[in-house]
Amino acid sequence: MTGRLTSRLAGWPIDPVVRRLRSLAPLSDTEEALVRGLSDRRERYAPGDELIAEGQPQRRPRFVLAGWAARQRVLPDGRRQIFSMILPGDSLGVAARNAPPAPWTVIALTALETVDAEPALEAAVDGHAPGIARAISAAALDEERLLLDHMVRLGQQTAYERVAHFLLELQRRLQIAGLGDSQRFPLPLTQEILADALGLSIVHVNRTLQQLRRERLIELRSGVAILLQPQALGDIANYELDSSMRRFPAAGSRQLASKSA
Amino acid sequence: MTGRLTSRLAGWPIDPVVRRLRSLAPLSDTEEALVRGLSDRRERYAPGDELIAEGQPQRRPRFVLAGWAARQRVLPDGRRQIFSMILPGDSLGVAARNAPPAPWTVIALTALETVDAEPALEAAVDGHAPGIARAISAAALDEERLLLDHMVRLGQQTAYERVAHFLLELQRRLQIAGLGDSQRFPLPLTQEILADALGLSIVHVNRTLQQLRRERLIELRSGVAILLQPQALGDIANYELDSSMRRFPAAGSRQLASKSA
DNA sequence: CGTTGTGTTGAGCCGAATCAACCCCGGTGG
DNA sequence: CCACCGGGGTTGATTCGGCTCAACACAACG
Repeated sequence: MTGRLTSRLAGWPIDPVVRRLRSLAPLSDTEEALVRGLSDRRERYAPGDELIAEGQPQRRPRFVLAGWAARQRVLPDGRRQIFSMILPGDSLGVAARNAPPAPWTVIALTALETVDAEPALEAAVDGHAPGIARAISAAALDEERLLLDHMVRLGQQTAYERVAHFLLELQRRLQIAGLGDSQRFPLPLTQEILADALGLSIVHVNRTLQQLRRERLIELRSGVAILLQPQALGDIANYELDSSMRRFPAAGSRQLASKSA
Repeated sequence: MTGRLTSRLAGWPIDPVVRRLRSLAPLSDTEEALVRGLSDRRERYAPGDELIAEGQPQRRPRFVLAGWAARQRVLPDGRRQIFSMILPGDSLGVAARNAPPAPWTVIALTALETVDAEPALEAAVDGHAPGIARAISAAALDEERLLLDHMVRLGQQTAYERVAHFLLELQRRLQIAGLGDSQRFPLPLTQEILADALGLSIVHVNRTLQQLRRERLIELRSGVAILLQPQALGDIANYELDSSMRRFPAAGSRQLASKSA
């Protein structure tokens, strides 16, 4: 129901960015046009490429148009912790205005495409685009909230809870970006990536996913995840579902359990 | 060697704040005087008091003069994760300028005293106090770094590593604030608090501390912690020691092992 | 058609949680 | 003065969630 006219040709690749910003703060038409007009310094990365290297000075701010990345740190002995997933629509290095070298690395998990965000940021700080300014600062708060959520997962939750919680978070974020719906979304992650994000071993991630599948809570096939019972997953993981999701899937959760799509 | 004249009567209680800010960015004399002049809206809290309640709108920014607090979240079933320790010299609710309700709680761990930081913040945003502005923004980055460090502890490190790493972090932060030296610092935390911060059970925290004591790496007595071998702890925990600490304690680490103070 | 990366499965082990006492100490009130 | 109490710390016994090691299946790819 939002952005009906702008959806087709206007600028498909930028769409996740617009959707994300609009979920954080209302944008005026000119602000939206400004964002849609971004196309400078487009960059492509392959899986494994480093977008921001630990200890390196930051580069200019960018928006992710497509593909997934991860913010992470690797210990001397090879262990790594993934701090957060960076999805289409997310910004990168926006706080970089001051920016000493970052104590973390950003690495592309899939093929990835970004665009320079500088023009939009500039308009925001100049006061020409207050909506964008509000969205950017809301994005920073949102990012911190996600970080704290992740910390709760790592510190307090069981493997079963962690995986459920993480999948619910990805579903919500991707739906906002316009990828996937209230149940289905792309999940281009290996179990190794999941393991390093969730602080588990690969083997245990595998077994936990299987348990969730056995119990008909999720389905995973070729890079697509389906949350068969979001309500049940939310209960398991203490995840607060959107009001929009609390109604429908909950009512039909019993029937949905068996075969689907 | 810093702030020799100002140390005694000028404003003892504010000293940790000045030291912290100066560790983040140089302050001019007038800026330092501005901070030292803060004394409005002093507030006192008892252990267990909530300074910021989850879901509540933020209050005005403050500096912690004395005492410890923790940023945390509590799950419906009672599990809690402590995200970070808030020490003398730290600021509270500075990002609150925008501020939707916080997705976390700040709770006093000890008797605590704070002061209104608004006058300093105001001067910073007005451009009258660029040093303070730099320090505040550096503080935000520092806070994020600590958060990520904590996430690595929770996701990747063993109990033994976690405790060692955490103690080293506290030592460094407290030394900056002017509390404690390169080995000794106040540690007014129960093992339950440590457990909730480190994602461990109370019993296991107890056993891990005992192991560190048995191995003559630390001493704990009546609220005071002593790092007998910072270098060895740093090696255990992959903690990057200050250059200042890498020399002395390392050279004498063998002798220091036995009796001390 | 081997090779490599990813997923799957079983066996066994281990780090950390749980359960349950018990100690010590500083109140506190009879 | 002492009995009582509660919070924090300590210890042992036991359980269990998750890890390690190892093998194998499968698909994509050069």
